[in-house]
Amino acid sequence: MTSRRPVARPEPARRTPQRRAIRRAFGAAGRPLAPEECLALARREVPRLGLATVYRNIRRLVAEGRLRPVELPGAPARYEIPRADHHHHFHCRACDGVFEVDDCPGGFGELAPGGFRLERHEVILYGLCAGCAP
Amino acid sequence: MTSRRPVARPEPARRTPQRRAIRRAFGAAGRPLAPEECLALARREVPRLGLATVYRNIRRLVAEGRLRPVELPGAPARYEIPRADHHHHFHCRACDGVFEVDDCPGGFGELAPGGFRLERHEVILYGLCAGCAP
DNA sequence: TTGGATGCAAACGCTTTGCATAATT
DNA sequence: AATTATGCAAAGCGTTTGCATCCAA
Repeated sequence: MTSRRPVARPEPARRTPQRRAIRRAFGAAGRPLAPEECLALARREVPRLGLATVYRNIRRLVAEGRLRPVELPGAPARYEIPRADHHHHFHCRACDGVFEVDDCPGGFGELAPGGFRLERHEVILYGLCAGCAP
Repeated sequence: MTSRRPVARPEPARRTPQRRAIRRAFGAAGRPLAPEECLALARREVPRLGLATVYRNIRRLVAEGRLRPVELPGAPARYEIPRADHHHHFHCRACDGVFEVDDCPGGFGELAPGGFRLERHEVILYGLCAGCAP
């Protein structure tokens, strides 16, 4: 049996200008955004927007499945609009930007030690993005 | 030309009981430790040990190449004694423990988008460790 | 003796929370 | 009108730093 969407739908969210601006920011960026980045973008629509509101809305959007956390080792989490396909990320050490990487080498199943139950994996590539590479 | 060790050797470190206890903690654990975990272990030898001292020594040990940071997405960094071989980590979502994974699937070279310079990669497996799996 | 190392507490950056006010339904 | 959402400020958490004291060399 295939359930439609395993996504939790907490409660009908109210429609506020700040929520709209926050969602738009992620849509317009087209790449994972840190909360502060989102705040800067969304403030172009709602100048009085507060950081706490951004965090609250991000949390809710994640719970609703409308946003996905991109957690990076040693760096604050970013968030992106979920894509259908399985993919990973590239973290540029120069500009600190995060970019999507389309493929996945796979073959993680045999890596986990015996008795371990592997549920998911994360791959992060590091180096210089096209804009920062010499 | 193969340099002996690209590891920076800042300055000769003083020999203090706290430094000794901290290093011993990592040696005894045999797995990546969070600073707080290290503090708890090392306090068995040096009860008055302070957390700031643990952080300072970890930083120095990392700079000396005697300790390696294991940075995990969304979780505070752990530290481990460096191993010769390339390996990755498994993060148990139940006990929050971090375990070493011997192999690496490789094949990350072709993943990076065109123009990107790939320097290194990180793989983190998630699930349940042998002790927590049912 | 003396400069580096320690312990404590205060400061910091990122995230969450408390609370009075504002806005949506 | 009833609540939920917001903004601001304060609190939390992990980490770093300032500073007086202590200790290894």
